[in-house]
Amino acid sequence: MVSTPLPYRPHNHAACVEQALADARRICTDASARLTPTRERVLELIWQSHKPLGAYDLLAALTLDGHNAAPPTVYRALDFLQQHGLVHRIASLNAFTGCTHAGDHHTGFFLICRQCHNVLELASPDLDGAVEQAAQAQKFAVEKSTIEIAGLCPACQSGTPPEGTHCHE
Amino acid sequence: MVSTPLPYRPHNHAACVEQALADARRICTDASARLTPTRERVLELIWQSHKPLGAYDLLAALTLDGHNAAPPTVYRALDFLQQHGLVHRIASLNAFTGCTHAGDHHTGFFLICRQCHNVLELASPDLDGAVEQAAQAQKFAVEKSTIEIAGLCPACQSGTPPEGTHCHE
DNA sequence: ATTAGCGATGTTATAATGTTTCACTAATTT
DNA sequence: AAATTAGTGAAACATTATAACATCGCTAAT
Repeated sequence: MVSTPLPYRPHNHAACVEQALADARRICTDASARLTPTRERVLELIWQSHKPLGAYDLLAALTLDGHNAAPPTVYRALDFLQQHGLVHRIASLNAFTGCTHAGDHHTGFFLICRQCHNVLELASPDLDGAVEQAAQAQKFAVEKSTIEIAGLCPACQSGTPPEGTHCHE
Repeated sequence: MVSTPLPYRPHNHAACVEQALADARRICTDASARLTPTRERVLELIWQSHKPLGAYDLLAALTLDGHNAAPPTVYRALDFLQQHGLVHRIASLNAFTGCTHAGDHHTGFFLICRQCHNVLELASPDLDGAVEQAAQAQKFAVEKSTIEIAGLCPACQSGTPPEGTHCHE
């Protein structure tokens, strides 16, 4: 079983961002964590882009907002959002993406198109199991998994850049 | 099936480095690629450390050699070594480690101890299969996999830091 | 109400990592 | 030997991330 292929389908992105923010508010309330304006704005910016954003992209966006932000502002917000499972860091890109399974326990993994830079987060119990099994064979205690698969998404394989299939180029 | 648990066992590390270099020379010869002194030295430095080394660690080591090196020297050598499957980049650490399956076709994955920083490279057909299957379900063409598992190695779980079980702290 | 405590933020500076560019040299091919 | 190509040296620069310390604002307990 695998999650829904979000970025490859046209959809009402504004609604999907709003849904993500609503989920985040609920998750933070439940955890007695404070989703402050800066944190919420960073999460919103990340969700508005289907492509992973770098910390300095976020910083620039905050500056456009009129927010007089410095790097620590962004990194602190990102730390918070990561700790609460609301965003993932894509290590191979030095960039951040909204978690499409926020709230679930999961080890996300990512299909990253090297051409259009869209990222699809999947969750696969089979994959989790294979990782856990291989680790156990070494008596290794898994804490955190980073699984990043680079390649070509369906649209880019067919030569058609995925124009119009999502909200942001 | 899973590869041998290299860093967790005592062994003659000088010999294991020499073996890696010999393999590398053969692989490069077969590929008509030039394992120049700088490249070979970088590979040797990486192998001498069982822990992943950063580019600037390597740069410092080259400088100690008397080599008047700048960052591009190191990055170029690392690019070459990666292209020929002799080293892997661990994206979550911004560091590089010797490939223990050089020459094989494989998608390596890594167990990274957050305490002692040892890294164990494994190869698991089951895991490869699960990745490929999940990707195919999305019609995604996999080119490169980065699978990095952070946690605690057996020695660090037991409270015993892995002293003496390998050559380098 | 006052204030101690604490989480969050602002601010400045700096560290760590990675790239571009261009000039030059060594090796390989023709 | 000349032409071509791969590799290197060197300086500058770009990007990503953190350290350190001051301040603000809320809460909660006296």
